[in-house]
Amino acid sequence: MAEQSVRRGRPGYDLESLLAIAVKLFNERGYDGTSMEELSRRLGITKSAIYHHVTSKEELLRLAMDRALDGLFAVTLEARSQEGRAIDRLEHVVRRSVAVLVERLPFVTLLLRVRGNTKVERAALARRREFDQLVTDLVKQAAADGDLRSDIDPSVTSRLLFGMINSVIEWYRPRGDITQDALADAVCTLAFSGLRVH
Amino acid sequence: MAEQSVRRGRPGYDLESLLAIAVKLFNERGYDGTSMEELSRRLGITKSAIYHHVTSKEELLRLAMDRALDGLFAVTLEARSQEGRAIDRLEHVVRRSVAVLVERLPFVTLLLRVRGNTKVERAALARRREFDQLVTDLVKQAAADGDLRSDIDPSVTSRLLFGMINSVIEWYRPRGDITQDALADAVCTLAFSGLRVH
DNA sequence: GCTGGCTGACCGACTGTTCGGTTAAGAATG
DNA sequence: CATTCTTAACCGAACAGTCGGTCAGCCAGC
Repeated sequence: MAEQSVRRGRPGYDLESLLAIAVKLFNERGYDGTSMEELSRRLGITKSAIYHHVTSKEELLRLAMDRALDGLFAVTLEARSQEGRAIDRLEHVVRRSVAVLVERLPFVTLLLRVRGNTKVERAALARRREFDQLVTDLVKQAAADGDLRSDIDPSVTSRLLFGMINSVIEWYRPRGDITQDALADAVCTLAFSGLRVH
Repeated sequence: MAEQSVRRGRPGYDLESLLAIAVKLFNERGYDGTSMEELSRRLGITKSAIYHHVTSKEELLRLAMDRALDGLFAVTLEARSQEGRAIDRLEHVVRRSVAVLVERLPFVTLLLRVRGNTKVERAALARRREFDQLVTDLVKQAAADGDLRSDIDPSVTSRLLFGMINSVIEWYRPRGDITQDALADAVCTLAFSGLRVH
């Protein structure tokens, strides 16, 4: 596991460590609300030094969102190559999505808040829509199988379902006492069985 | 119901009509991502004309968020003065919250996206937290009554529940074929009974 | 003629970005 | 060992453009 290659050159930030701090700040203040000046202060280096690692502010955003999108797309690839009932595959997608959300929390957070102001943002939104489509298809299939209630429109169901999942970024912090598995269990229980005692 | 007082002076925008367009643009581009110049272009008047109606950009934000918060707080006041089992009062809060979300969609949307960069934003976040607390208390009470499942932490439950509700702002548009009541039904069914067929 | 809405020119501060030069480390050379 | 080379990160000053906001005065309708 020791991928500890010796760092050459002057010590300091590399792209990864810089990106981590940048994304954290973007999530605190919002992407548009964060200036490069402010970021440089947080990093403890000058504004111009940032441009040694990255060609523009927007590239920071792109890099971050790609990390989130790559994780989510790995889930869809998994789901597509899977067998079994749609409802079971749906539950698997939900569990894996929660995992990606938790493991790449800052990146996904940034992704979910993008408004589509620039080309980069619109491209990210387009990839997100692809993901949503897969989930909606699964919900439709499971409803057709008779495993999911058919009294609610599948697209409404999938939107509310992923609304619940995505809301995790607003409050979940890995440091806390809730493990990733416990969170996934809570989400699945609530989503599939509801919160009322029957 | 005719509150149609006669408009005097030169015809044009008043505060309300200006605010409506401003909030719409803020939601499209994000508050920080929208410049007063851009807003003036959308309004069809000059930048300085905006300052005839409002003292600052932030006041637009404050006015909008207050409209959302006032609606949500009316729900909590209702809930506090209500009798009956906690689970029934919780369902009522959920239904009324969906109603407020739909009726004041643009204002609530703006509220839910604020990051806390300024005093105005932090004050709004504080009021939001008060609202969340009421819901969490209701969930706790309902769990203590034995009406709600006790295998999930009440604060997690309430967060996921309102994550689902709040996600409505991301996709629901009143123009569509889903009525407000149908939406509230879908939310309550999904939240309380889950999406699996039993 | 008063009220309410608007214009156009302007300000200082801040924006993201560029550029030429510098500094600190490991690696190669003698 | 000391020297030079290479790599990688950084600084300071400046750029053109945009930001939110101001002010004195103009204009349309009851």
